[in-house]
Amino acid sequence: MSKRSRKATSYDVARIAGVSQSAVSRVFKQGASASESMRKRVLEAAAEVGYRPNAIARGLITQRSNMVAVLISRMTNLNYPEVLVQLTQAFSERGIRVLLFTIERESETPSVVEQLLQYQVDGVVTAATLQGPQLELLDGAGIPVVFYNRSLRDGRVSAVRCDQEQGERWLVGELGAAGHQSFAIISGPADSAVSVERTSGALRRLKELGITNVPVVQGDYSYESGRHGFAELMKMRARPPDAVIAANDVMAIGCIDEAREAFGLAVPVDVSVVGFDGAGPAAFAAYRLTTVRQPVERMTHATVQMLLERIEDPDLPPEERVFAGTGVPGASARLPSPEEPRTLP
Amino acid sequence: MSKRSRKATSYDVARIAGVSQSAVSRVFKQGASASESMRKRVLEAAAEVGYRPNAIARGLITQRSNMVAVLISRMTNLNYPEVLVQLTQAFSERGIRVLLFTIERESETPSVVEQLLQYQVDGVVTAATLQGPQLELLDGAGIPVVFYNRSLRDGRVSAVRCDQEQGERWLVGELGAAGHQSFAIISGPADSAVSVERTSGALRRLKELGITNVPVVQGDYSYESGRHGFAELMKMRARPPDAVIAANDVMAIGCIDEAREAFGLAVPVDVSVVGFDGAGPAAFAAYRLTTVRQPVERMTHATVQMLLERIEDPDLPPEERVFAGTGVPGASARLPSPEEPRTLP
DNA sequence: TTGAAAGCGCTACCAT
DNA sequence: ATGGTAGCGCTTTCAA
Repeated sequence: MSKRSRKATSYDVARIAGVSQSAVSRVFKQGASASESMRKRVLEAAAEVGYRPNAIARGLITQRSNMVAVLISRMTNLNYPEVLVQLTQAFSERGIRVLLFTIERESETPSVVEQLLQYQVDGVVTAATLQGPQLELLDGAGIPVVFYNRSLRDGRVSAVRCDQEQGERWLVGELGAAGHQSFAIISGPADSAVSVERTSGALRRLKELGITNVPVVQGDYSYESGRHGFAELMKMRARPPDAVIAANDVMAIGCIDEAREAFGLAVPVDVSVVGFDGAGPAAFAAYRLTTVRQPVERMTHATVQMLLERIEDPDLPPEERVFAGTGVPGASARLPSPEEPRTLP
Repeated sequence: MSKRSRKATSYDVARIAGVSQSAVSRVFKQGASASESMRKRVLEAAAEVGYRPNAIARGLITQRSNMVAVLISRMTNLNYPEVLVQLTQAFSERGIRVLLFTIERESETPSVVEQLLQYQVDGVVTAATLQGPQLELLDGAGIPVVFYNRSLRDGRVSAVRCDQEQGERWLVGELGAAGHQSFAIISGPADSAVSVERTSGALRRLKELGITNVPVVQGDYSYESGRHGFAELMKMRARPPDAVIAANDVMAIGCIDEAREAFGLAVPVDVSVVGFDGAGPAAFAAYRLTTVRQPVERMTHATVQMLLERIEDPDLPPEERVFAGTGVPGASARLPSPEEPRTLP
């Protein structure tokens, strides 16, 4: 008894229930008009043949796929599955499915956008960089886009992000107040918007404190690049810097390991190290990172809400929601006031 | 000049190019017959109006959505980003899109399956547990399923997995050879297939070595549960066990931290700790876990290939591909022979 | 409340 | 090689 038979359609159900096909459609729609008796017969017939509405066909006629695209790039300092899982769940609760796209090389972007356009997604969340032409394509198609943790200079597109600059300002401020004099930075990839903001935020605050001439070595968000970065810094100077500012937690951890293992330095006694993100490994006892935690849950919820609003009403103007991070004193840096984690002002 | 106008269809293109609609369709199909001159005119017209084939409509007629569902549960000890990103990329290279579903509570499973059925996915990869009824639903719909790192006892469904038992056998074997006498286990969640295999694999090997009466405390794959697990173990015995076997790396790390911080024990001098997974944090210098690395890349590629084969030919019998892990000696356990990582026999 | 009929945008088959 | 035509499975008027 092969079940390989074609899937049951609304016509099959209609025939069995002895009603019209449109009646079946109505029964499976939210607030449609259908008598109790008919609804019952239809549902029975449907159960009998294992009928289930075809979302693809529905999308064709309603012009709504109920799918959104989520774009991530590996270089995205995706602070973990967290973001992806939470986005997916939040969308799922609102009856929206997530189509996942990864962008490995910048050159793939156009084809990815092409793909999601072909799949008629209702909206896009991107944690990867999108260039002008691609944005215009989406805009032209009337597909709302929300940037996650990145924003366009001209604010012409909606975005949800953590205030990277503010976070770095807090870190640098605390380090400065604790008397650190010489600083160094391990940045993320040059094409990472997040890294650029963090790095420049730190540099700006340092400048305000009268500290310039801060060496910056580039990493790629990986543990190894954190280790390598610190080694590089040690080649540049006779003595280690008082403080190293890493563009994310994983590199901060690599940096600490290199300082300890390769150079026999104690953290934070000989050198302070700070990171950014505040998830997972930051709390490992061997590191207890001084860092800034992103409010991931609030951010993902805002993202979903913002996108859904714009799917409902495409004329809503772009909006940018910036979330403050939480300063985590940790124990990888000498700070003036060891306190509880606190929301940044 | 509002671009909010409806999207261009193949009819629009046909009109402009002065050809039939079916001609347009053919031009956008792989190996279809079309003269150079026509192809050129059509492509020009298409570019002019920004035409792009509607994948949804195509799916409706071809009965192929070119989408597969990927199911993950948060409790899945997925070496997450890795697996998900690699799966997505591998599918993407084959022209397949990934629809992502998360299963948080077991009770959500039926509705998730219902969803992916409605979306007419061509196949399913699941890293979450699927119960019998759901499997039958998928089977009845002719949708192939590949399990990732879990398998059904009766082998009636395709699966790709790492040989958890073999990995644990290696770990236990090495620990035994190095003279460890008393053991303890920190398992994962009871409903995690991976944890069950790892735990029972370790226990079996221990039994072979004549070691029974091994305390098992349950964790949830998290760092905190690793710490808590070790504390629990210390409550049960006067002395720490010679070796603790954690069901994953993150718990092993928590375990090490607790041993060091709360009990002043040295690892691996006072207590050996081993994990499983071999990704990311396992290599942090503060831990250098003795663990087993899963060949994630080979596994994800096998998964994609196996699923695609079954989408092409639904009559292919279920197949199970089991990959050997790589033993990573690390430095969190006293081993008889400190060597390079090596593929397990 | 219910049914008939007209598409949504595409592919596939059949003639030409 | 090209065009006409018939659907894929559904929602949505519009009458009855």
